[in-house]
Amino acid sequence: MIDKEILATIDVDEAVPGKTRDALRAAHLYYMQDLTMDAIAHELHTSRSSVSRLLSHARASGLVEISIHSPLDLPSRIEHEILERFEVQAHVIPVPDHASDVDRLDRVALSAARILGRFIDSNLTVGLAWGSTMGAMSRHLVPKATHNSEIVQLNGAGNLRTTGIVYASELLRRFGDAFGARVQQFPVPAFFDDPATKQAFWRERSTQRLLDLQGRLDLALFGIGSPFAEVPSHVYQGGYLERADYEGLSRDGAVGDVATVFYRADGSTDGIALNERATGPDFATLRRAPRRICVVSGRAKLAGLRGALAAGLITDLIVDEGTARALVESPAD
Amino acid sequence: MIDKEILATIDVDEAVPGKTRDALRAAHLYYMQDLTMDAIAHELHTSRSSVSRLLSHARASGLVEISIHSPLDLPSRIEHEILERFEVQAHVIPVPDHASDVDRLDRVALSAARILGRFIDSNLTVGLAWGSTMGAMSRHLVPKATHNSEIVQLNGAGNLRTTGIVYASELLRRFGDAFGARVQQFPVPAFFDDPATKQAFWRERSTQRLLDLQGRLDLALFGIGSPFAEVPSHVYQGGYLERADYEGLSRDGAVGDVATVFYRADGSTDGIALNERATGPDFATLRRAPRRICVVSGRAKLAGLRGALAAGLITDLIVDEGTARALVESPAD
DNA sequence: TCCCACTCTGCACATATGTTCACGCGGCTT
DNA sequence: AAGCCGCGTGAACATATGTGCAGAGTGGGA
Repeated sequence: MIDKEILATIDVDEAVPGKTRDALRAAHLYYMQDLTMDAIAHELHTSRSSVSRLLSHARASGLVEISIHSPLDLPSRIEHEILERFEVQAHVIPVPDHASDVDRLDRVALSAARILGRFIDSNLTVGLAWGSTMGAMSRHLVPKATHNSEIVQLNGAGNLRTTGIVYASELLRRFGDAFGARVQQFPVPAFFDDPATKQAFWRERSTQRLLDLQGRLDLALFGIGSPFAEVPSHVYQGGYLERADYEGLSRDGAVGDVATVFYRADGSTDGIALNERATGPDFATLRRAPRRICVVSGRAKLAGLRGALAAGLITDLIVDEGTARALVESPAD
Repeated sequence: MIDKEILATIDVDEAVPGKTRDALRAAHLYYMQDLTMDAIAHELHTSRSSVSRLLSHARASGLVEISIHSPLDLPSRIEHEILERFEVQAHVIPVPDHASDVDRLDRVALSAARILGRFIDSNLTVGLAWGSTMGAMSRHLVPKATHNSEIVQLNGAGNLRTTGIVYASELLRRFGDAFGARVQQFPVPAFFDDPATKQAFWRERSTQRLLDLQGRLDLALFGIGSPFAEVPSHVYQGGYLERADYEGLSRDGAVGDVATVFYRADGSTDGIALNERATGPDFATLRRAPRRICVVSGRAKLAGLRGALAAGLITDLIVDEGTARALVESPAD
């Protein structure tokens, strides 16, 4: 029995490289030598269909990397302006203005997932927020082999699974798989009902360990929550917050949240009652991460984005074109 | 009249970015967001055909870069073995064994041209040999913007233009255009008839200037000449060498040449008479370049390649699979 | 040992992409 | 002003690529 299992394991370990080798060779022939798939099929003694599939595999598994370089003398005006005004490196994703919010999110997430590979590397501790944006990204990650990296969940989440929102554990797993990283779950709700419970929980040693990791991030990755957006298709729908909570947020002047921590337009968080029950790291902690990537899509999140910029939470911004334009067209900082 | 010319120039300079911007956007949409060309055409308010052309342009002009990464745990056995035995970083190009020599050369040259971008950078002085291999490469270069680089011709060449061999000046120009580099021609024949003429020429100040540059290369790029190969479709066909020259080479034990300088199987060059009349740099000079890339295709060049390796001329080798295999299968160093 | 579940293959079809061609629009010359 | 390039366009066609499907092979479990 044990032998069988070992054999099976070996079998897989041997079989995969075989496929990978073929995929690699097919990729060379296709992308470097411009052969047609038909010709490659002939060289590999297989069918054209299989070559098509091999190439898909090669792309999906990161064997083939496609990158786009703007000529340095033509660096998108918008990205440049964002850098000037906010000291943030922007990646603007072209999306037509008439696209629906869902399309927009998907397209930004797809591009973001592909850009992400540039930031992830070995020996990194990566903090990951939980939300619809991260969920969408998780579906499109391009694998990249790293060693000794770790993905740390930044904020809690329930187990609901509404449209487009993925279990936190599933989300973590996808990121972990894609980068060969260990995964640190944070099994708490998004918001505690009672601040005292949170306090108590925070004193647990297992929680301490996680908080400690959160304090030593190399990279943080998060979206922006906008509680008052027209289409609040996120955490706020899941029944996490009640009418009274919204009213409280409104009264406190909150314009958005990062990993369940809310802030005002000027980036301040003090005195926002709900934060006492939130599970994400406070901003001082978050800002310790040297690189902090924010993915935003949709004008509805503009106010939230402005606040996060004011709070100095962001070092790299991935954003759709319309929102970027709106950001830059505002009167002043 | 002058005004018109200036206007025309400005016109071009303005027009090209417009196209480049579109190409860039199309590339984003296609390669990052996986839109179909049809959809892109719609977003760009143009026809699908034009999008197809824009994307071709984006690829050909280096806006889009496609690279292939072997998983680090699976680095082609052959490349690894070459690194072990010859201390040379190899790039093995897969080519089926039954391919004709012409195919093989083309495919190696195509791949080599695409790999070359990784080596070329700003502020480099690049030495370039002249021959059929370099000619084939010159047809497939992917542009890359650099500043303050310089391409220096390593060896002279006549003006003939046999099949597949390009004027030296044309070849230089293509490399120069592709990388935005200045070009230093070396207007001499491949071989002088009389060593004394060479000596005299070498004392000219203009020649001195060029030799000086050759002594300070950052990068050298060359193929291998094999005078006794079955298909000597190179310099040797152009009437540069006479029967007596071949006999002399044979007597002296030459197995190949790099930039018109001949060497024996052990890499030595001393006492090979023809070298007195050759125009390329001696090997001590060539070896001063910290990086020396050699492009080889075809088993016929195997002996020549071995000699060049023995002479320590090569730091990076781009070679077709069959030849690489033959190289490694030899009994010992 | 047999059978099920799984994966992989190649065929045939549906799409997507590349290329040819005829046309129309400036810009330049005469 | 007329006429002649040279370039860029989109329609139509020719190829190349992606995918659903049914069958073959394989390993694991009863």
